Amino acid sequence: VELIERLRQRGWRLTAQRRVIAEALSGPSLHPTADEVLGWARLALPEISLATVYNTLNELVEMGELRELDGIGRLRRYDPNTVSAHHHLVCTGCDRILDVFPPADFSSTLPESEQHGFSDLQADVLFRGRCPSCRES
Amino acid sequence: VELIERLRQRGWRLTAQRRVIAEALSGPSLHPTADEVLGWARLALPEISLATVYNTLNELVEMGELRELDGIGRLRRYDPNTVSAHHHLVCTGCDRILDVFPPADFSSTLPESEQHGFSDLQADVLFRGRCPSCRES
DNA sequence: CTTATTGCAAACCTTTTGCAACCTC
DNA sequence: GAGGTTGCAAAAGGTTTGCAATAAG
Repeated sequence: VELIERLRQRGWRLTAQRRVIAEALSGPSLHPTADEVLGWARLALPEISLATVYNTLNELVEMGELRELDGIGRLRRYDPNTVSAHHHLVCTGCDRILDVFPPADFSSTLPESEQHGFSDLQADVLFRGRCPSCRES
Repeated sequence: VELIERLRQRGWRLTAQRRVIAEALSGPSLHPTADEVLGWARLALPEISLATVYNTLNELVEMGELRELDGIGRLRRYDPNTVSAHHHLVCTGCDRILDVFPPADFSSTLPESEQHGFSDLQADVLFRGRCPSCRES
């Protein structure tokens, strides 16, 4: 797919394992754990190991092709969408994760007086709330 | 101190360990790891164990007297300030953490069209940037 | 006294790592 | 063929838990 194209152009050695992992990450709005990636990858390549999944995910993070998400449940999750700026909305009941696209750049909402001289400000926002189906039960 | 007062009023059994942990959490703008809490607690009570620190921190979190902070480095941190609404500014160079107090409630900045029917919205914001001393080096 | 809490050690989980075999280029 | 990559298994953290001993109310 598209991610794989970019990786090849970076001179990545393309193995079956890496292709399968990249494909597992290519769905829309995914935020999988390493274990979930392993599960999906195994559908296509049963011999793949968890160590390879971790190694590959870490390489993708270092390349900037994948974003680590912490603070949602206690497992680390990975966000393959590094293209469009977005934040996350998490249900406190069922841990469902949705991408949300705020109208403005959050990093500019921090007043100068609260910036403490920091530069290159970025903002990660985690919205928490109760989703419609969890509100019923 | 103040936290201990609240805990006593909740009918908490007040042991030396719990008092020492509560005191360790009573500084201004702290965001310690469990291990740091253990270190400070040991200054006053050398026999205290890490298991007790974890047990106590978890109880405080359940009571709502302590907030878990994930996503800053890879260790879980705890924020004793549950009183005044604030967010965090983290240096990407040295992991220093500062409290910041935005002017508005962030949870209201998510447009209705992006709320996906969620209710009781809350927002945790993590600002990342480069602090003045890290910019020099 | 009764019951909750502690400390120890072991168990647990997720993530990382060493290394021989293997595969891509 | 050379060197990066994989899988296995073990190690490495950080956090949780079972249980007997202890201490608070």
